[in-house]
Amino acid sequence: MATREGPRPGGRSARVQASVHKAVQTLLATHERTEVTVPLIAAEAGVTPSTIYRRWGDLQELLADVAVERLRPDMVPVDTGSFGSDLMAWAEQYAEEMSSGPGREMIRDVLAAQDGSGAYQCCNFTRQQIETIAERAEERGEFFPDVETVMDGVVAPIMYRILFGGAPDAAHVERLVRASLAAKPAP
Amino acid sequence: MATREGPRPGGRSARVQASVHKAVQTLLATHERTEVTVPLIAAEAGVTPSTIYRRWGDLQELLADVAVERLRPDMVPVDTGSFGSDLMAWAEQYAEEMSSGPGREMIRDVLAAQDGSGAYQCCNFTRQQIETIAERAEERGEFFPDVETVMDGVVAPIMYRILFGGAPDAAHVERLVRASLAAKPAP
DNA sequence: AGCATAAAAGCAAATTATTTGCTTTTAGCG
DNA sequence: CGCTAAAAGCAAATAATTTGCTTTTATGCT
Repeated sequence: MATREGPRPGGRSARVQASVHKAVQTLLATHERTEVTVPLIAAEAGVTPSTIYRRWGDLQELLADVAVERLRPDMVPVDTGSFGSDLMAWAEQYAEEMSSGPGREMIRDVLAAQDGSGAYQCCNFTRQQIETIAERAEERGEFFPDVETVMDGVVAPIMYRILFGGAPDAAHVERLVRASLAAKPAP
Repeated sequence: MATREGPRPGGRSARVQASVHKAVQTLLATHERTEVTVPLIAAEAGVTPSTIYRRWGDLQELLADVAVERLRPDMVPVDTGSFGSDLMAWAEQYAEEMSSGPGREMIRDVLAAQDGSGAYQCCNFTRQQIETIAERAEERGEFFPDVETVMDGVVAPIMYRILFGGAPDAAHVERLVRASLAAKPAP
């Protein structure tokens, strides 16, 4: 009896996943959201709809899966010399990317899925970025606020406003960053 | 030519809306989420599916519409004598309600809808609750932080953690409230 | 009050999406 | 080099959604 655990890289399973993901991205870029259906994605990817339904369950799970991949950071936060300016630069870029049309749609897709693991992953992507900035600060011997303080003080307000109200402006982001820098080192 | 603007209270339109909303709530309480379909809601409400599709567009918009109604606060925040304890009591209840299974589902429904107005409304419900607490503080002659400071410092972190990670615990909420109370009166 | 009108609901056929049972392909294993 | 289990294809069956047309109904006007 041959027992396996997960799909191996390069196998058929991985190829289907790749072509479906690519098809979704292509279609999202060229069509209205409501026009992007499972049968359309299947045709674009060269697979049958039942393959998609069996692997992902429904359109929302697939969209969430694709969105998580696209939200994965592809760069290390820039090193500007200090925790404060690193965080400021990162937060400005984060706010801008997430406020954009595509950014908002990806967040929506992730949150709309039944499976909450995508949202958790995205949160961790962000946390890791901040941890990177924090580790550099530590190496420099700087004082810097706790990562969770930054999540609460900078990330959460940016995301809350993108999701529930108008996008935060640059001045607002700046204020959030400054306030979290002022947090006491050890509460 | 008879010209009208919107549906009048008590008209047929309002009755259909009421029975559909009620049907959705009944079904959400008794069925798995994926089992709640437009045809099922229509049958429960005693209307035809096409009525629902024409009025709401799709299931998600309808669920969002119902969720917004359910998220509308039905009580004024309790008056405990000071801004700090009012806010603490309110935040604890808010975190608990929103972290619950039904609370999380309602938020998800609101955010998943294409029409972003539901999220905006929910944000305003919350803002109004905090404004009520702030107005009472003003009448007492207390100092208190700006409402937007509370939105950023208390509401946003609670909501962010509910949406993206584990629900915040009571100690965390308490810390958030204390921190926002310490904010300087005029930045 | 009674008629005219526009908005909304019902109905049913057409279309589209989803599910499912069964067959075929494929990658990895001995 | 065949065996096996997982995944994909195929196609029929089911379910959801859309749509054109008819009917109902609340309201404004005379």
